[in-house]
Amino acid sequence: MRALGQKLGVDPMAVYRHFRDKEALLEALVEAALAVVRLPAADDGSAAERLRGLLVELRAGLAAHPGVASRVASTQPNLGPHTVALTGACFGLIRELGLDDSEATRALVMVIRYVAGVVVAEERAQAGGASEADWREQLQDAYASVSPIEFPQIATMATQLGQLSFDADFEYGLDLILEGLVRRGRGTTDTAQAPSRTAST
Amino acid sequence: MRALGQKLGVDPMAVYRHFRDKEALLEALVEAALAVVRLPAADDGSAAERLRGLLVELRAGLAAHPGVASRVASTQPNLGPHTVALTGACFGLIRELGLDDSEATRALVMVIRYVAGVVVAEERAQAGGASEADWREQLQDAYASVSPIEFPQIATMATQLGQLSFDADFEYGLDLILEGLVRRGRGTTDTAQAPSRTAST
DNA sequence: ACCTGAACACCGTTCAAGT
DNA sequence: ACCTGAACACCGTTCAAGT
Repeated sequence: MRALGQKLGVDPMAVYRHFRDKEALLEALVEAALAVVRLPAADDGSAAERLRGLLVELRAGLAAHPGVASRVASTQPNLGPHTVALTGACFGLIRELGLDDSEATRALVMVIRYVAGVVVAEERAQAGGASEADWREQLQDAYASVSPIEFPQIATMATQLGQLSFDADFEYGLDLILEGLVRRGRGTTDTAQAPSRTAST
Repeated sequence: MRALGQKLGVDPMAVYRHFRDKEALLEALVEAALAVVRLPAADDGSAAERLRGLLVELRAGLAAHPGVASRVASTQPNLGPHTVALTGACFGLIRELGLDDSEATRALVMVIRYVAGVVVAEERAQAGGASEADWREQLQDAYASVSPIEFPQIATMATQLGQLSFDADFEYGLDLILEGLVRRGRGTTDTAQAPSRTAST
């Protein structure tokens, strides 16, 4: 608040004339972050490709505004116009994959949580002004110093951590999830699913 | 700190005799959270089943200690014994699915981020002492009040939000991811993959 | 040498005093 | 009526003063 006031060159209390709370301010920031996400046009490829593009942009938008990602992850009940437009578009694309209303809703929540969760993790890794390279180096050193006799898996991982990158890691998981959604959508296109009641042990 | 001191009935500053920082204290809390996660025995079913059980327990452990999840999500370079044991076991199980060292490392990061990210989202949804039911009700009201003519997808979702639950949502995503990992593991068992160099547009 | 608690530098927010 | 800034209740942390 004080920092924001100084940055704007105004009295810190002037902020309270526009926002009731710090909470209200951050809710508005969510809208600002989502505003930059470009919704895909109908001719941007298959539904899966359009969904992928949307989520890649969502991650970039969230990363640009620290603190916003965790709010989006919990699907806060503050539905500004951009939130509504993005959520609707995302749901529509998942429906296009062939999932019914019920599963598409669950899939949407999952996908948003994954994207936002990754951004939260990336932000935490860079806490205190550390760069992505700093974080990876620290992690690699820590893994390399674990006893390879006691924990051979850790030693193996230490040799592989160099390949990690925020971008590649995110896209690996994103593609895994999208493949799963596509596969689930295929069999069930306009077919009413009988509720399979599996006995829980 | 002050609250912790009062809870323990000691001077708040006494904490600094055991931990250098609040940061150091929370790092120790990570270990405490992971300590309760039971590592699966070899006869607990298939590798996929054991991995699933481990991750279900991981979520429960993280949820029991608010604030710990985001640290685990970013795979902090503070490798206490429980962190090492759990990471090693998890990596071993993913390797058992048939993924090579390189992909298993990426898959491990992804899976941890998903589980921890979900917990972060759940914590945020319950911010300010709200229950899961409170959060869902708020969300449902917000969705139901959006114009169904302008945004039909939102209206459809509003009718489906009642089925959401932290547990079911988590397990839906978890199973989707595990299925993807199993499928990727099958084809590549002890087969060296040629690096497919796809031209980026 | 060890422990205590006053004190410091922050933070979000309130509210009375200025114009 | 509007805006300013002093003041309040917090927070993590330091550090000098006690034993």
